[in-house]
Amino acid sequence: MITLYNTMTRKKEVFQPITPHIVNMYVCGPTVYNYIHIGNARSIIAFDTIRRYFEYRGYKVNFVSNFTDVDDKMIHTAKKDHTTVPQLAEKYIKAFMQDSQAVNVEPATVNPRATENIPEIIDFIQVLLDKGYAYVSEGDVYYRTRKFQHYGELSGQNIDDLEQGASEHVSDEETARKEDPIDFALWKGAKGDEISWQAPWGKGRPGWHIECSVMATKYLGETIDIHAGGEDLEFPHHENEIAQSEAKTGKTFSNYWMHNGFVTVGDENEKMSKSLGNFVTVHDIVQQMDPQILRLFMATTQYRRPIQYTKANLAEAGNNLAKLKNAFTNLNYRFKDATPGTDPEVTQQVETLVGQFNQAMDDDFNAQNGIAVVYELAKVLNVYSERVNVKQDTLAFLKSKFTQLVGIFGIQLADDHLEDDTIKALIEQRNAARDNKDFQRSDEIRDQLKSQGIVLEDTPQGTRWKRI
RNA sequence: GGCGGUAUAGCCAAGUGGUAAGGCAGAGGUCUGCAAAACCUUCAUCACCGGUUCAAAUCCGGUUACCGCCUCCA
Repeated sequence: MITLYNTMTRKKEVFQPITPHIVNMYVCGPTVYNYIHIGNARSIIAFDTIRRYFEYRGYKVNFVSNFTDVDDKMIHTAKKDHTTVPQLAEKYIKAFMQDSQAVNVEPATVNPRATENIPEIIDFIQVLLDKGYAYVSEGDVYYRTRKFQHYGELSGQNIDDLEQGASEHVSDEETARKEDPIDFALWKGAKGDEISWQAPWGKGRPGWHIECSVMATKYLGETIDIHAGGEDLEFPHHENEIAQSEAKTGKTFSNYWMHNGFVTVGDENEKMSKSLGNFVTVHDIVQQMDPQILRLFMATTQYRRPIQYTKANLAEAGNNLAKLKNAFTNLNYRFKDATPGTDPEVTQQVETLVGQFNQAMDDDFNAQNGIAVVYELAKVLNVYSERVNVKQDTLAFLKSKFTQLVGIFGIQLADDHLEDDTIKALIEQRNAARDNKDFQRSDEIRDQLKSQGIVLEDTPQGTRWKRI
């Protein structure tokens, strides 16, 4: 039984899907005018981990995540870069896919784009106009926010308490076109020759919030199980999505709302964001380090908590990743001399740990407790790997469970086939030297290999080597 | 101003009434020719003040500090 924290009720609730064994979830994706940064990656990784856990627990997950490929920033950036909006979108969608792959994010079931759903968006807005929830003003279409009774329920906001312009991002000309400052754009009329589509009320493009309402309901139905995104989307984005969708369908838009915490940076623990300019892109970071370090770092913090992005914290994740890898390698080296059969007490030990893992993750995806169990399991692997006699079935069982659990956090442990004749020959030379107590020569060989990034380990089962 | 979040060891971080998980770093030890890896041992009374209780990091009241949202943002 999985429980999760529902932002709507501000409580942990037992997850009950609309259809048994199926999870329909929608995660708000990026506006593709730049490379994604670590903060975006956090959201992607958090919900990928959650998705993997659902799958591990036997659910089929329909995972929809959009690309916002037209909006003010897209238009502005395209102009600045002397390119077109579609070309800009193409470039960064491609980059998004590469970056996602680098941190081992499962592809979404569907990645719909705003520009590929314009007719649906127009139809959706038309319904809101027909129902009196929207109005046309100088080529724009706005949502009549006060008409929607439940506005503010998700974020706990009262319309009259909102301080207008507190975010310093409202434009005066736009406000002048609204009946009420709290109204938001469903459609923005085209200015000059900018990219636009023909709608019954004029040429223009969709507002930001409408696309998510349209695509979520189109691909997942009028009521979905989980709607997710960064906590900065809670207000107004998700609030507006609810207003639009529920005004249209008269049904609950999403049963559960999940929001991930931010990545913070610097001594001030300031939120990493594109507008503050304090971001590090995934595109850059994966060149500098093993992307799995970033993945482990993000995936093993509880998704609602903030993550402090520092070198030291990343280094710690690196050490932890090495620990997981070592345990896996140590285990793999024993298959050669294993004998048939099984050690039931080890199997039992593993089953107990798996039970603990499930219990931890069932509790609102408490990855921190989950990974603690995985470290316990790593210890079991290490201890077993040092036994004089090991059994084939137990090795295989340990390997499979370990792989499965780290896999939920998106960590893939390579089953390195370390076969290299040159290295093998050097190891033999070194062991010959050691037998002759010629330690100067043996250390020389070890140092030589080390300078090539190859580390030797002497064990009762012989000398092992690995790349670092 | 409104709404929300956070404060636990050098660092990261679990823990919603019963006497502080786990990890990193550090220290000591086992193993090793020496290493490496691994294993073992060791390392905190929980921002502050007051209250409730046999018992509080955990509940209540107050204080302080930091962070986020209030129609750009994951």
